[in-house]
Amino acid sequence: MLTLSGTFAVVLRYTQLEFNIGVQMSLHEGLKPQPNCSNCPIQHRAICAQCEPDELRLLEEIKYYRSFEAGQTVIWAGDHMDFVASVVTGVATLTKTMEDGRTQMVGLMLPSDFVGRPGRDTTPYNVTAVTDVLMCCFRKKQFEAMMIRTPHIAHRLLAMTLDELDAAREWMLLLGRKTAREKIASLLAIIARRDIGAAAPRQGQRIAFDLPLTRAAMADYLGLTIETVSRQFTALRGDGVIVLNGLRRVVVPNLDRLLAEAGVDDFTEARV
Amino acid sequence: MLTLSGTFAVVLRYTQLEFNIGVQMSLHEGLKPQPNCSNCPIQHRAICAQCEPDELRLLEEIKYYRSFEAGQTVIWAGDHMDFVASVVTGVATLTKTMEDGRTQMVGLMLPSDFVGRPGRDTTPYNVTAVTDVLMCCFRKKQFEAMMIRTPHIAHRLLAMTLDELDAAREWMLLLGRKTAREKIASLLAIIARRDIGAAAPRQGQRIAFDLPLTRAAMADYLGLTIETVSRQFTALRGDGVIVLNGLRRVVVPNLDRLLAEAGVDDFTEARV
DNA sequence: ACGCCGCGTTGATCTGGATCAAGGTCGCAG
DNA sequence: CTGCGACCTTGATCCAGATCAACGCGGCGT
Repeated sequence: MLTLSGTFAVVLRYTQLEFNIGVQMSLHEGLKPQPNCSNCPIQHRAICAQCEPDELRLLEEIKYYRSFEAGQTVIWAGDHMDFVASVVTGVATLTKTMEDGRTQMVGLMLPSDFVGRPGRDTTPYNVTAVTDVLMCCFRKKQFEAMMIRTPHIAHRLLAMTLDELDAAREWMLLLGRKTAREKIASLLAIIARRDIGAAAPRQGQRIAFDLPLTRAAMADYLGLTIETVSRQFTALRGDGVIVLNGLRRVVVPNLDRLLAEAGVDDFTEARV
Repeated sequence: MLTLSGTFAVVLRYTQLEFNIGVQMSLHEGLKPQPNCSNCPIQHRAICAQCEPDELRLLEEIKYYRSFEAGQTVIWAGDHMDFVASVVTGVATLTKTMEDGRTQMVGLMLPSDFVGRPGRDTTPYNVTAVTDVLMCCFRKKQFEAMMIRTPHIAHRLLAMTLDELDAAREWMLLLGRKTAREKIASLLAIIARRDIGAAAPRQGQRIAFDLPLTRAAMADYLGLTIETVSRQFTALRGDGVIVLNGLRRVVVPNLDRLLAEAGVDDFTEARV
């Protein structure tokens, strides 16, 4: 089935829905098939998190799923975008590219993050699936109408946008003022923080996680070249700040050490 | 009167209001004294822009003005912030600072921009007045209550926050991937765009404006040192891209040339 | 008038990260 | 098995921008 889905975006018909979601969930989360919101993995953090049951039913009626394969472009900068969506599973990126090809990642979208902008019909950045991605989509028109009627959605979107703005500003400090080593350490701290989730970090905590990004994607995130990313990984490994199992598996023996290397004094800063 | 206001924040009493606003307005905008919203210079772009007359009356009741002198800190990162505010006149900055003193500007607040975040009681960045600044303030509690009752405010805040997020992402491309020369040219384009306002730029347009920032502030904006900023100004002047009259006055003989130097293909990108 | 201070410029030198150039490893198709 | 392509690492060299240092200018307080 996965091989059948081809290279291009596949809008799932309802008849395909349960099966496809089953596939996606087992790939990414090991969850059961579920075309309804009540057992959605992101229901408590997504745009719909604060909706009342009746609001949720309205949303459920107009939602549809789309899946994207790793590497696939969801939408190009400047293109018409007639939907908004929540990332359900997988990782997507927002990137900006200059005419000569220099590119900068400007958003890393993880499960529950919201893609798209009500009130505008073109995107100013490329949206790309980094891993296989499942998105919960709403036609923009319908979503905008919902927003006016259900203040909980507008309110939640405001809170999420403000959080993203704070994260973007933290990211600006990283891009403008941090060294390559601090950038890598900061990125690892951000990913580590996501893996810990809400759990309060303990002194000298040990953490392990898989990198969802290639070296090239990390370079685009951090405003570096892949060579520099690679060298800094080697250096951090040599200094015992991290242990690498294969290319993607990272073990952080001492979180405090990593945070010190990142030039971060407050772990809660490290939001994606 | 100005000299009487001292080094610290002055909360204007209503009796002082008319006179102080008169002073501020004449300094920055040459407008008449005006303690009411109906002839406020930012009424069409600020947080209150979409309010109905009755909503505006409610806002007017709870608003108060504060003025800050150039160089004065409005609030420090981490401090308790019990108000939100619109910049009425002047320029303020948001900056982040690392322990060792490296600092990065993360926001440039111009008239009509909104400072503060409903639903959070500490700021993650320093807010500083760059010029003399007049702010239209609301107690956070009261403002949050208003937001729930008057959807126009929440709606406007969402739109403004989304715009700021887009601007932050444009800024991230600048910080991560642009050369020093492109950074300076981009900054000039941003300021030029603000001065043009809504007017559509014409081919090869000539533009002149005053820089609201010192070399140091520009360096913090762009992730550079002051020496590099200075050298790039000299270089752009030498190449005829700009003409400098004194330190602050900039003339751009050909806007298209400047935009080309900025590595910007779409002038509308250049939002602050 | 004087000296000081904030701000900006310019020159000399250094260096972190980019660039250019090989290779290495792994998975997969033929 | 072999070859190929995607991804990563490592080395050599270069250079844009940082750093260190000196100086110019104008406003302001004494």
